Amino acid sequence: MTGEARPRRADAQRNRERILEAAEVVLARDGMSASVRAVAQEAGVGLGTIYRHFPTQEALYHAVIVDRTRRLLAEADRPSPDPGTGLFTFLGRIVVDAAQKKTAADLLAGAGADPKAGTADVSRDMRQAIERLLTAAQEAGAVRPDLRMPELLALLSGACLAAERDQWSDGLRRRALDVLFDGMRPRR
Amino acid sequence: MTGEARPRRADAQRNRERILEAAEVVLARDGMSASVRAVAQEAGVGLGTIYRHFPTQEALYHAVIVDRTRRLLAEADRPSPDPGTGLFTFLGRIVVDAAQKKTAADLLAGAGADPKAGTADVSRDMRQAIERLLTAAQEAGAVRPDLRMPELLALLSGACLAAERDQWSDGLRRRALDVLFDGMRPRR
DNA sequence: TAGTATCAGGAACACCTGTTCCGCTTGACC
DNA sequence: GGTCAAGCGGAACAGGTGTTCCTGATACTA
Repeated sequence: MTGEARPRRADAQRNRERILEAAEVVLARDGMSASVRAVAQEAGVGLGTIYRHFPTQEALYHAVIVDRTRRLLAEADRPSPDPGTGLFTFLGRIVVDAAQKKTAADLLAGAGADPKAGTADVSRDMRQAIERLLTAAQEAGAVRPDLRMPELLALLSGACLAAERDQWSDGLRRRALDVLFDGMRPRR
Repeated sequence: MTGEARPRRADAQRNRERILEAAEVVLARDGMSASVRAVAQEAGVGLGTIYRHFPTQEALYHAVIVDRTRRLLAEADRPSPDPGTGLFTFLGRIVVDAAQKKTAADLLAGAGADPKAGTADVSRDMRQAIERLLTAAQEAGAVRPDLRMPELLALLSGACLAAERDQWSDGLRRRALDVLFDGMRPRR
């Protein structure tokens, strides 16, 4: 849509990055209800500075989420021994991310993305990546063929929400996902 | 702890019930972030009236949750064809409740209850009811023997949170829980 | 019916939030 | 070094929240 923005002053560019880093820290601590003031303090910056770089709180937080999601999406294409573990490894990785930073769950919300959200693009990319892995795993016979995206996303975002809220330990996550993924495998 | 309170004036008792009913409606609509003012308006009552009956917002909402949970717990003892469906029917009932009213998920939070919460009692009762059904189902061979309470509660509260946030349809809930419960069954 | 403790209503208070605005500072260019 | 748009900080604003408090109404009792 918009081409490359005009070059910014050096200090402005530096501040923009500091704000994004601070927002990531604060979001991981306080979740999506984190306040703009908390971000400003963490970044050591005034409120006006934040609003110079991001028109609104939502825009700032969306920018952070988009950043994180792009990093996560890069892992979807990593080679794996077989399509089954490819899918389950990636799903597990998403839940880990949700527990650490408290932003992942919102990407999977609902059947379709809300049109107004600034995360629609990465949200779609994320769903497409999952769908690709799901199809491959099903074709390999590693996942039951009647499992569709809606229920997969529903269960996945549930796991993300719970892991985020209750801060699942590594062991708990392993045991819970073991059960969940087992339900996704074909009946024998 | 406290014995029966002294008798209240008739209008006061009536108002207390109206407030509880209104709070249940508002909580189902707005979730745990509902405002006291919204409850007052729904009940057709002043703010002071609410604070006369409940010392704090948290106390009021806890009272509502305790009410709902007691009703839910009554269903745990309903007879069922076999221990397996007994467990799964009750778990499904909890998720339905979470989607309708937006309060159920908090009951299952964390491994143990927070000591300060006013819902500690029903929260414990709920966990005990689930544990009883789980043990019975495992003894009947309907549920894998290595499934423990922490991961069951973790997965259940995840389903509640997602059903609550994304308003799962009946069909989606059926398909999602079908997968989840299948993972809880013994490997064949 | 009169008296009184109980109760209701809602303005007021204190605090938090996102956002705007404006005087001051500073980096970039000639 | 001088100029000035770009950028910065934070007070101020508007709106929301939970809670308190005080005036006036009301249900019970004698």
